[in-house]
Amino acid sequence: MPSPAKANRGPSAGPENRRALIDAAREVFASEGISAPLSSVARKAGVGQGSLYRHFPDRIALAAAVFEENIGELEVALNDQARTLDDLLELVVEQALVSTALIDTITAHPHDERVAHLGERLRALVERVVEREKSAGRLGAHVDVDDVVLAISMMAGVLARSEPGDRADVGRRAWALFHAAFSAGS
Amino acid sequence: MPSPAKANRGPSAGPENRRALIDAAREVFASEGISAPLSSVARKAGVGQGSLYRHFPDRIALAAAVFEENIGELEVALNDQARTLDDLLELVVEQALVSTALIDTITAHPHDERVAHLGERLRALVERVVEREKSAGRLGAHVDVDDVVLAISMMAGVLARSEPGDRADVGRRAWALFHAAFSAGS
DNA sequence: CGGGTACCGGACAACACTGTCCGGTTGTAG
DNA sequence: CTACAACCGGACAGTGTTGTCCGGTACCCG
Repeated sequence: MPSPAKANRGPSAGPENRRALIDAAREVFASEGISAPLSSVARKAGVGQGSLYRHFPDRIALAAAVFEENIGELEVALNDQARTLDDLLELVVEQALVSTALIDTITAHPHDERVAHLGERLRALVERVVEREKSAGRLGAHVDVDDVVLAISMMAGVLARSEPGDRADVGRRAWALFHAAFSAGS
Repeated sequence: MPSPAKANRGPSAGPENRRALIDAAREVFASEGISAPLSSVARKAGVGQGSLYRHFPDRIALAAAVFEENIGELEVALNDQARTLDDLLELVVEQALVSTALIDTITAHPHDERVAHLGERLRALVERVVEREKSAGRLGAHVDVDDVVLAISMMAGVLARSEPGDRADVGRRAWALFHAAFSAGS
């Protein structure tokens, strides 16, 4: 008896495993970073290694699925006209590790289609918010979207490297710095 | 004949191996980051694994030695009264991976004496430059040293994650951002 | 009710890195 | 010249991760 096996649902299994894997990956990546062992993702999902690799051939595939969802939620949240740049930053701070992971993955595999378009979506998202802030007069017309993206990237990075307890403080400090930069003459 | 062995110099060997290891580590860490396999450091140094671990019981010990030298050079370079904050930043850009490694190591092992005092030296160094810039009127009196350190940390991080070809560009952009921040009202 | 199919889970082989251990070599001292 | 001691290099065992492979199981269809 090599293994008893406990729950196979046959061909009609559907995408349940996929969902469980993505949910588990979101948690694991958010708490341990993008380099966390995939085996621990499978374990947390209550799924075998085989299923993990069947659904997601490699780490990037899994990460892309996670990012896809994250960005989707970000887009929904920021479609609300009342959301400001500060809200965006707040979301980034919350998801520091995942944000950094996304940026890292994009820069590490700039030619991988699965991930490249996510970068564009992210940029478009930032652009929308920036435009809104400009219209509202809360941001000078001289501010460049790419600078904001860079600022977010730097912030996410430093937050990811901070001790969790310091995150809030470091985030506030960094954001104040950028706030000053974006308010300045140029 | 398990191994021919080629060059043992006996008890009078002296610190040559240590030097070779540090030099190799500087190169390897600078090009592959702090997580590079120690075995490749030994190989590059032309030294056995045994010698590596005899001189440096663990990765931190080796890294600390490397940082020690790096900071020493930084101190020498910046003692020159003519050096500005821009010079400091330029040095950081050049040593992006090592700078990030230092910061990462300090935050990852804040209680390890071998590394903690390096953080203080670094901060003192920045403080000296900042004071000088303030006296020269090139920096507003309101600028906080810790903000500058944070800026350096963020810059080093984003540079480390950039593709080598983009480093110069990203560095310039980031520095412009911080420059604006430090010139701004607060 | 029996066969087929699609999918599942976990064992496992391959691989990479760390840190230890030991036989070997060289310089020195008697 | 011989004995000793310090130090060296690399083999190796231990450990953790990736990605594959295969026997097993549940659902569907005839």
